[in-house]
Amino acid sequence: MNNAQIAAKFELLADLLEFQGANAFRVRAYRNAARTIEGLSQQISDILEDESQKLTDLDGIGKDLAEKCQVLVETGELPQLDELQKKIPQSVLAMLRIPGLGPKKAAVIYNELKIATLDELKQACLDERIRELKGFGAKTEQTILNGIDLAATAEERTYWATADKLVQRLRQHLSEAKGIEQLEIAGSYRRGKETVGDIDILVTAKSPKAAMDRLGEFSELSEVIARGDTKMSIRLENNMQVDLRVVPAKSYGAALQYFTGSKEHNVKIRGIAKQHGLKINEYGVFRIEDDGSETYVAGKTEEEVYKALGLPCFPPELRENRDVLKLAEAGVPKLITVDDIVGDMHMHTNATDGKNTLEEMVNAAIERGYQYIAITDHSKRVSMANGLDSERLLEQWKAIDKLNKKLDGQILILKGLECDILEKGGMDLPDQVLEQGDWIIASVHYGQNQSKQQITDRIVGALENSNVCIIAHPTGRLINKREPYEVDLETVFQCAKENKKFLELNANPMRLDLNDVNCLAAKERGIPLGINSDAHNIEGFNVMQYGIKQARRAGLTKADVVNTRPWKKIQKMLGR
DNA sequence: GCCGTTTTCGGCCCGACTGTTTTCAGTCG
Repeated sequence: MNNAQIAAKFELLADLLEFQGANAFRVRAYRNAARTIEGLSQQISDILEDESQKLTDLDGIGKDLAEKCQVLVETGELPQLDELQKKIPQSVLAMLRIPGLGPKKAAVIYNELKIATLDELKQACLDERIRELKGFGAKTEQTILNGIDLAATAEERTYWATADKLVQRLRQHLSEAKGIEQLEIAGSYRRGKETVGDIDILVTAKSPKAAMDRLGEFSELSEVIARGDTKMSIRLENNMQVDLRVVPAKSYGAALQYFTGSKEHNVKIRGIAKQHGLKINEYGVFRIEDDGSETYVAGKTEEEVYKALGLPCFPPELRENRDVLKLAEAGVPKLITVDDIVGDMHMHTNATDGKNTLEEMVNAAIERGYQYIAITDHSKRVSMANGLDSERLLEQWKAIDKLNKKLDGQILILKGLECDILEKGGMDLPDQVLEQGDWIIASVHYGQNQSKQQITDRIVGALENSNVCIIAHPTGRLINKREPYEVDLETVFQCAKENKKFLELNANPMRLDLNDVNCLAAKERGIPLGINSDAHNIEGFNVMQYGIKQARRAGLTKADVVNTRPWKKIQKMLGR
């Protein structure tokens, strides 16, 4: 059992305990442990075998959880978890994903009305039966109803980052199969969508049987749904479906093109083929002869498939619902890559809710070869994160000055802050303090339920503040968890443009905010975007790749992004 | 359930908002 699987078991246990009304700190202990385990660079099973190491030395792992890890590694099961799962149908956990519905209220609904699925819950809301329950009312009922669809899609879609880790394990596993010649993952995973439904694997193989046998041996498999001569479908323990298709070499490119999609992209491609007297499907590109017969024209590679249609081979990230002819005419842009990024300008330290010290973050950034980073801890309004007041902030900035001197140009540390935009408008810390910093980020964390006008006014106010450089996660959405707040982005774009300010593409795989469509809109309006990790520990730097993926889907190039430039250039852009 | 320790148990991130109820529990960030 690998670390991701162990972490998933602990997360599930935490969910179930929470639903049962267990001690909140106990629940948190499981979640903390899950997070620790997921971030480990070493496998738990290896640590167990290594005499010189102890699991209890890990952050948040005590005697009890160390034992549970051992049981999981040895048996693949956890008796306590099995017990709980027998008592509580897993479907009720979906209720916890509805914003505004926590463990206590969900338990009341389950116990009083015997409701265990989202469908039943929806019906109960429509029948106005929820408002009858003690502690509930019409408004709560409406809140639940509004959140059900979000919770329902969350059940079906996995974060790209999570899918990516799974894909890497699958690739590793299949690389040991005999007889696989070519292998690629198609579908929304390949297009880099924010969330992925299922995994489509495409292979050419000397022996399809050997390839399928190998897939059937995957350690995370829970059942084989179907298996034929060319296609096999399995379900994994995490409920995700994986399809394996074996195609002949002369159709590999066509199949890859076809199964990568998107559906809309393929519809357009088929139309273009038709105009050329061609037909395209998953087997290849065919010319329709006068007598109605079909001649194979291309299909071995994607490049030759697109070429046969007179088109450039679009990067998968650009195959959403776009005007392909216009894109081809303008020339496919040279999309940004992770190597173009020279600095990270949004991160936290243990002064607030980060895990690592200032020095640790800086060293990790040096190791990554960044030219500069901005330390941007929370301001005091974010009390749960131990946000900084003026005094503590100025102290931190002093420490940064000192560290910069000591490092002597190895890296530049910018004095930053993620300053809250207050509910009533205005910044959380006074201008006399903010003006002493290098890089002030402004964020909305509270009052997300305000009206469109209120929220837009708050953000516009921040953009008009001369100390503010950039707005972080401008719509506040959390994928699968929370809808974006109401904000008039067009007004925000206008205001950012007029004040020469930037907007953020937050690389956290749960945020990726701005989304691809809004990133493109910002690009078209000439507003530079900062792609930042929002790291809360040194591992957090790694999420930059997800932000880049999203940027590529928006068609962004190096020139569209702030932190591909040296700090001096950025200062100039800000008019400083 | 973890952690640190006055080595046996109390604190753990805590303040504000919302919708309920009529003084507060639940939820969120």
